[in-house]
Order: sequence, then structure tokens, then C-alpha cells
Amino acid sequence: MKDVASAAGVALKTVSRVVNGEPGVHPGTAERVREAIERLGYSRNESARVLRRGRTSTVGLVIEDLADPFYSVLGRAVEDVTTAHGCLLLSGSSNEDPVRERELIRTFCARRVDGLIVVPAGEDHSFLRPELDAGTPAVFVDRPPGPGVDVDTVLCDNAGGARLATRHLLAHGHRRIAFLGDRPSIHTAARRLHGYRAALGRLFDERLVSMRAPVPRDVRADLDRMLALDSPPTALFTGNGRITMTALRALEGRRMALVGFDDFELADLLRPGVTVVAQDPTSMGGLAAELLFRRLSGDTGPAEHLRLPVRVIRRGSGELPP
Amino acid sequence: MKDVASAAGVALKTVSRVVNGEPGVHPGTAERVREAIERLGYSRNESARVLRRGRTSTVGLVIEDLADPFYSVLGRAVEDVTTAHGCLLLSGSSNEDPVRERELIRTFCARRVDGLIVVPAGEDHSFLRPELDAGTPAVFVDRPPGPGVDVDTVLCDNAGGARLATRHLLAHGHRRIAFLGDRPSIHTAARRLHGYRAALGRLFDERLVSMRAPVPRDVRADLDRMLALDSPPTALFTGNGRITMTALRALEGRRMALVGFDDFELADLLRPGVTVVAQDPTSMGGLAAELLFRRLSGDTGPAEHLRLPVRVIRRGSGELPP
DNA sequence: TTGAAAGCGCTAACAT
DNA sequence: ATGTTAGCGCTTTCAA
Repeated sequence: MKDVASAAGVALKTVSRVVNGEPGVHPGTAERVREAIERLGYSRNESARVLRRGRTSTVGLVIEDLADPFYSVLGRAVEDVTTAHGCLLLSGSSNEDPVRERELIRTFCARRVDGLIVVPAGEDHSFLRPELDAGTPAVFVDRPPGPGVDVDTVLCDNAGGARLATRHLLAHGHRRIAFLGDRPSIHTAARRLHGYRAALGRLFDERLVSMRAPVPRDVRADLDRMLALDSPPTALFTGNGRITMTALRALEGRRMALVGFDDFELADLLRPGVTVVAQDPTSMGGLAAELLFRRLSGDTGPAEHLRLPVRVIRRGSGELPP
Repeated sequence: MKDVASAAGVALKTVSRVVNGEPGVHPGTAERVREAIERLGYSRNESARVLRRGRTSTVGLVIEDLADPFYSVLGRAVEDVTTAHGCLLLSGSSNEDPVRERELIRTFCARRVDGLIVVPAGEDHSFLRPELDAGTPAVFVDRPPGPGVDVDTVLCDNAGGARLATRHLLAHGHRRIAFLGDRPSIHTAARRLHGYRAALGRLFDERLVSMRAPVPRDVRADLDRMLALDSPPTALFTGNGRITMTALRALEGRRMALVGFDDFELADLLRPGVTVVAQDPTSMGGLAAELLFRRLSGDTGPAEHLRLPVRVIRRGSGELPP
């Protein structure tokens, strides 16, 4: 900037004014400055600007896996809102690992992101206290933070969705409905189990429940065990997209009623089409980001807790008879 | 840092030494400093550090769409390598828009990323010259840069893959093979057309070629037009994952031979399974990032051009008879 | 082993 | 309309 200033024969500050589009610069002078900028290939050093202004115009996003279809769509929605607000997005995958999650958040905070959007992996987020108190807002998406951390959240109606799915299968005559879900420590999995159980009432049978990490071999083993029972399940409720994939592969050939939580590409092209309870990851990400920017522009009201609706999409697999 | 220093009763520089793990600090002193850091909840301001040191420990990634399954997997691979090298990833979606691409790269450069990984959208990248000359390395993935920009590239064997796909269909008795590809301005699409054409030789018929943005309605219209020909195609070669999806939907019901470029989730569960020419986005992203870090650690050799192999995965749709 | 001082490139506050 | 000065929080250099 100094070089530009001397090249244009003006003071440093004038260059700064031009670069930032501040008023009060003679058009002729501005033109000379711009020309010098062009000639020298100058581009403002954002680090210095950040250091001086205290605002980085960046947002940090922590999700489970950038490559997961659900989360990458959510991330994309966050990106769009972030860009629209003139900010840059830093993102990282936690791999469902609380240690990595914390590390990522620490890294983001050291880089002084203006705000955080988090799909939490851990169950304790008290380590966020200092940052929150220091005025860095955070919004949690998909899952709430651990106890004692009161921030904005954007969740979906997990229990309600699970109830819908289960009732749907009940309505089609099923009485033995299995639930294949993720680890119970994951909030969404726990809530979905809850809704499933509530809908089943006294039909609930814990032998028809499997909750574990979505590793194909393990899920398949549990499913086989259930199918070998005296009164095996006639229908499946799968607790997330990845588990639905695994179950579909394990079921290969066998015609069995199935409703999955989370919609996915090609669900309509399988035969039968896969009936799902769909959330809207684009809305979730977008709303979370909007909430964050509302905080960044000074809103200090009490924490908001958005709960998005889900809907059943019938495609055939959920309407199969027992 | 100043506060920590006075809290610990030492000089600023000593705190700096402790924070950076520099040698030559008395263990007792270091302990006192660490304790003060803990107590005050101090965390180093990365912007200031960057300003002083000149290196940001960040890498910028420009891809077409963070939410696209192919690119999100590629991006995830880049993230993993970046993290392993202690760096943070900035990423952005270009939406296949050259203007947005350039804007993103400018933003990244203003933030002084140490290096760039780009899946280019535009055809002219001369605007990168100043950055490259200034020592910011760039690696292009999936598609090469425009003319005159000589940087490392990681591409796949597009023409070879298209030849494989076309020959596969020829070997199964097809003579009328249609090609549905992306806009010819996109390098991969052009190369795939080239391979397809080369494999067909005199069987090539331009009425069986459609190249346009993967908008379902348009692709479907072109397909319908071909099917209405006197001698309609008996097989389809689709030029990328999104077009494959569209074609599968358009074909619904109709049994027609199909080979798609790019593998995708559930290709094996459709009936018939979808035969594809598969690339490996994880390797592409990973190798590109490794290449970048090799440059960052001082390698100034001539630009490298990696070409990754592709392979046919037979699943049924490509083996259907005419 | 520890510290003092200079300065990275910019913007905010205050002249002129 | 333009310029001067101080200082953001850190690392580098040099000195003690």
C-alpha cells in the first residue's frame, strides 16, 4: 500500500480510502490510485486488515463429514448465506470425534472467526464458554449442545418423524417393526428411538432394536439376528441415510417393508421406491447461517430454538404389506 | 499476550516462546506462563501471527459445488491432507461460473492462502499469473487451466475412459450408441466426446450426441428426440454422474443399455445395476493436495501432470443386448 | 535464560 | 480533499 501511495504520489491513507471505497476522494486522485494498484498488481493484505479491525469476516463450520451427502448439502447452504453476507467459510470435518471437534473449534477461534456453526459430535461443550462470553456467537445444527451451553439451535423434529415413520408402518399392517439406528449417544438417534418407541407402545420389543455405528458388517449382523427370531420383523425403520443404504444392501432380494429417516438421491429409482421421512438439510443450514448473521448484526435476544418439520414421502417400500 | 506476560511476571517474548514451544525457557517459568494462559483463557491471535510471519497455513480450494457427491468427496480428501500438514482449508463453490471462480480465487489470495487447489470453471486463468509469480503455488484438478498457465495438474484419463465405455457397448453388440454429455466448453466433456467418437469410428452419428448443462428437462428432451429417430440408439453413454441420474429417470421403465462416466452410491442396487467408468475422487484430491504441499516445501521442479486411470465396473446395465 | 525494541500492513482518530 | 500518527498482537533481531 505504501508502494502504491508513492507510485500514485499520494499518502497511504488516500490509497486506503480508495481501496475501501470510502468517500471524500477526488475522482481524479482515485483514478490515479487505481491505476497504480493495477500496475503494481497490488491486493490488500487481509490479515493486516483483520488485525486492525478486529473482525475477520469469516465463519467456521464444523460438520461430521464434508463428504456425507446430508452434511455436504447443509454445508453448501451455509456457504451460500455466508457468501451473500460477504464472508468466507472455514469448514472442517469432525468425523464424529469429540476431540477432533474441539480441536477444530479451537483452530477456528484462534483464527478469530466471527461466528461458529456446529453440528456437534461431543456431549460436552463447556469449553465454548470463554468464546461465547467473549462475544463469538455459535449456532448448533442438527443436534443440540451439551448441558449448560445456551445457544441458538436448528434441529428437526426427530421424535415426531420417527413416530410418523413407525405409525406409517403400523397403518400398513405391521406389528413387528425393527429399528436400526446410530449410537444412542448421538442425540438424533436417541430422539428417533424415543419416537419409535412411543409410537409402538406395548408392541415395543427391544430385541428388534439395534443401535450402533453405521458399519455395514455390524448392521448386517444385527439384522440377520433379528430375522432369525421366532417372530422376525416384517418391517424396518432405519435411523439415518447411511444405515438405510446398508440395510438396503443387506436386504438385497428380500422384499421387506422399509421406511428410512433422511431422503437420498435415487430413492425414487429403486424398486420398490424407498419411503422416507425427509428433512431439509438446505433449510437447516440456511436458517442456521441466517440466525448466526442476525447475532453478528447485534441481536442479543434469548437463544432461539428452531425445530423444522419433517414429512413422509411414500415411494412403495413403506407401503408393502407384512 | 501482554496480559499473560504481566500476569506471569515475565516479558512478552517469554510468553511467545512458551506458546510456540521455542527452546531456552526455564521449565519453571514455562509452567508459570502456561498457568497464566489457562487462567486468562488466552489463545494466540492467528491474524497477528500471520501478519508478522507472512505464512497463513491455509490452503484455498475452489470446486464446482461443495454439495456435489463427486466434488465433496474430492474436497474431503483435500481436507484430510491439509489437516495432516497442520493447515486449514478455505473452500468455495464456483457454480461453474468463471466470474465467481475468479472472485473466489481473489478472495483467497487476499487472505494470503499459502496455496490453491482449483477445479477450474473458466477457460482463461491468466489472472493467476501475478499470484503464481509471487510464489503462491496452484494445483489444478479434474480439468487443466487455460492456455499459458503452466501449473501442476491432476486429471483422469477422460478420453481413455470414454473409449473403454464405448467399446464395452460395442462389444455387447450395440451399433447405435448415444452420448449425453455436459457442455463442450468443459474440458472433461470435450475429452469424453473425443474418446467416444474415436471408439465409434465410422459408426459415429452426430444426431446421437447431446452436449448441454445437466438440466433434467433438456437432457430428457434430447433423449426423446433421439429415441424418435428412424434408427434410434440401443445404448447410452452418459458423460457424468448427474447426467447419468437424469438419463436413468428419463429412461424409467425402458430397458436400455447404459454405461455412465463416474461411479455413484447405489449404482449397484438399481436393477439392472449401472455399469460405470469409475474415477477415484479421493485419490485425485489427495494427490493434488500432496503435490501442493511438495511445492510449499520448496520443490521448484517443472510442472507435474498426473493422469489417473479409470476402470469399468460391470453391473448389468452395460451388458444388456441391443 | 530472558528481555527490549522494531515492524509486519493496515485502519481509526485526528489533523490540516 | 488529503495527510499524519498511533497501534492492532504478534515474531524477529539483537542485546543483556
